[in-house]
Amino acid sequence: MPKSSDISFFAQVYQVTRLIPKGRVTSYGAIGKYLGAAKSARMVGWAMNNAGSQLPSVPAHRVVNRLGILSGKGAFPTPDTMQTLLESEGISIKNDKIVNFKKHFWDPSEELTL
DNA sequence: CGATTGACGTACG
DNA sequence: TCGTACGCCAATC
Repeated sequence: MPKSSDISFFAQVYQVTRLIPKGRVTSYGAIGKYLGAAKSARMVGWAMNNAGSQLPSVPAHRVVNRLGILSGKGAFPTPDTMQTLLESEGISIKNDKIVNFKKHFWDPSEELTL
């Protein structure tokens, strides 16, 4: 892979997040791992926190934790926004948790085929 | 300017 | 197999 040092780690997270297909979801670890920072999952979360300040808007609602739980729902205008958006894309949510998460899971390293 | 927290995940006991 | 500890980097207090 080319040198990704051209852009900040945050920007990489934003770009990958924007590449998430509709009706698909991914985890912080998957993104961090794809960027070569599997242990920096926390940073990915911070990036998502700033995602609301990024343009164009980043589909942060498609990013959940390893368990498929809507951990960042609190960062949205309303805690229901994240779930509503995911349901709008055809993803079922139960108790703030994605149903068939594995089925909707989107791995950048798999789909982007590096 | 220093310490703590934070949308997580992996390692170790 | 389950529980606890650590790492990561930046922002906030």
